[in-house]
Amino acid sequence: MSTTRTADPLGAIDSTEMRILHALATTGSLTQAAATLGLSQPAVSQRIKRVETRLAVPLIERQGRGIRLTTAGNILADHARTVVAEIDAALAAIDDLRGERAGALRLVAFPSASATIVPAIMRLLASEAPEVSLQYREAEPPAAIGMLRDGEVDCALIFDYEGAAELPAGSTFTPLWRETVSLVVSEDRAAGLTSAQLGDYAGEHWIAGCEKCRGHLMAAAAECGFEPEIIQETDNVPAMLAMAAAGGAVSMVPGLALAAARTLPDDAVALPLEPPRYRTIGLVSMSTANESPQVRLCKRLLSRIDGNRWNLEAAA
Amino acid sequence: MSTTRTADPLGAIDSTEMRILHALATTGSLTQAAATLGLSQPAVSQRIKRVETRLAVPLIERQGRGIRLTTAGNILADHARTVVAEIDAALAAIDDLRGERAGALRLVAFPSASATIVPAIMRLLASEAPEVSLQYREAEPPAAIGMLRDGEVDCALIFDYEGAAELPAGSTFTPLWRETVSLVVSEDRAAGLTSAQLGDYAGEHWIAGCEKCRGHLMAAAAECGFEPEIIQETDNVPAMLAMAAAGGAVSMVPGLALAAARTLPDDAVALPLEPPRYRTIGLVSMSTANESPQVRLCKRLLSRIDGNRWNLEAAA
DNA sequence: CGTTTCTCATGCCCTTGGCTTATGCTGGGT
DNA sequence: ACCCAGCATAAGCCAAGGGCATGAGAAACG
Repeated sequence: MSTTRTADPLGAIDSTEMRILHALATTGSLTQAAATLGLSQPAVSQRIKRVETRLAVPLIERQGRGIRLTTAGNILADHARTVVAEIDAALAAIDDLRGERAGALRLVAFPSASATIVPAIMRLLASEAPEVSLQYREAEPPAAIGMLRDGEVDCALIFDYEGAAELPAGSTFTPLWRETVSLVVSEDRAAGLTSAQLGDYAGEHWIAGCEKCRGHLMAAAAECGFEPEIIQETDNVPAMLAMAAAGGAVSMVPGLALAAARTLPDDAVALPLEPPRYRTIGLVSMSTANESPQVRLCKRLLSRIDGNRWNLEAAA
Repeated sequence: MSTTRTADPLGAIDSTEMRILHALATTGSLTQAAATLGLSQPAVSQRIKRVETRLAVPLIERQGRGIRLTTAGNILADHARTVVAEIDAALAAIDDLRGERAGALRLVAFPSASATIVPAIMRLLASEAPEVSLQYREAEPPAAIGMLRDGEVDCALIFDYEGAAELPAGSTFTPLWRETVSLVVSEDRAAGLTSAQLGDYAGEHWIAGCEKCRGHLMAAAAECGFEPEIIQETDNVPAMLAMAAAGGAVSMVPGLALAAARTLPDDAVALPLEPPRYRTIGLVSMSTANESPQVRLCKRLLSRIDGNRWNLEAAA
């Protein structure tokens, strides 16, 4: 003996109506409930009436010059307490997120940032938004962008040589700093020079870094009319530097990687290129109408980092 | 450092939007969510967009040709699960109430109904709506109406002599049966008669029942031009009957009260009045636009009770 | 590598829900 | 018997919100 099921749960009852029921149960009066909710008394009156016809059940009865809830009204009001509380909890959670009082900043960055920029972010995060946790992962730019695309991180700190980065649709690149690339050679090869022209080392053996860096090296060499003989590929900057110091090969190393290594081996020298070559460091994030709190926070933190200590100059 | 608090929780987020969030988390697609909710895809799209601007937080991001929820979106979706469940539970509870599969029928009736009509209601309730419990209280009509007015019961079964019942505003009286009033006298006083005229007993001592019945007796006697000498007032029908049987006094007793007593004492006789006097039995309930499930149920049960066994005739 | 297909975004129009103000009505309090 | 508090009703207005048609981007397919 099933009664006519309420057709569409969507329109059956509304959170506003739940709030009204709750207010009615609390105040016991249409007028006061209306005042509580910032509505006019007729608004509440009509609203309840409509719910009553929708549910085909009376919710309030007049009692004296006031009203009281019927059994059905009390049932709804009971549930309304939970509903209202849950919605408010949700709003509070969102508010906390937006106010950077909760949540996690999921960040991916490239290796040489791990020892420089990322620790700086951590420090700032601890003071600026101590209740936001940092979930950090390290990856080279292409993989980092993939993680961003797949929603595994909120933003990706990448580097890029000549605007060659392939960004996924719907993402935004925010340039942060520009750094110069140096040539690291053994002391004797430097011969007291304070800068280097790439072509001078055309005949040397080369050590290449990650894939992007290798690509940059190849492109740079091609511009100078030679094809470098790459004898080693490694992400390991200290190893690269040690090899260069040993004189077995030369390497093209961005400033940040040098900074990450803290000190050069005694017998190695970093020579700025002449003409200089630049690497851009920036943040990639998904572009949404309202910037997500995490991205906003990340950008704010980054904007407060002074890149000078790693010889980074602010980007345009 | 509190961010701009969301102004009005009322308009901040809506149960429909919670449903949408939930559907999005479940299906992972605007199109499927829309289908689930019986909406068009643009409707869902726009709605989410509006919530995003209201909360100033992105909730979804495009991923490939689909979408995914952001952190904020997931937070809301989590809470949405609870909200949706609670609202559906509320609707189900209302539906059960309306479908008479839950709740309680709070009834008050007058004493002589307690042994007659009310047990019949109980039996019918057990077969018709076994999941509805009966909360029964006994009270004379005036008190019963007070309880109804105060919302302590859903409906009140009362009797009434001459439409003299004072109903509270907003209540409805539904007449059910009409019964005759008899004079109970000792066998020797009856002298073999099969009916009685009130005036014949003007000089007797009288026993009056409850206040309403006493009022009726006074009114009836006044019509016959005498004022009865009332020596006893009691609600206790067997006692009244026993006293009448003993010959100490006569009593005016409605049929239902006689039926409630099951049998008359051997030496007492019940004489129908000539001309007959009637008492009406009916149900009082609060009048609401949609009749409450409890009242509806009660009326349905009462309509299925055959009053003949207590010499009740159906009311107009 | 183009083409198809799936999915989401946008613009337009229309409906109606829902709020406000003004006013009537009823029950209590004095 | 009066007045006041509280709810109901009426009229009117605005915009939220939905559908349809269409555009645009990304994946899948040949």
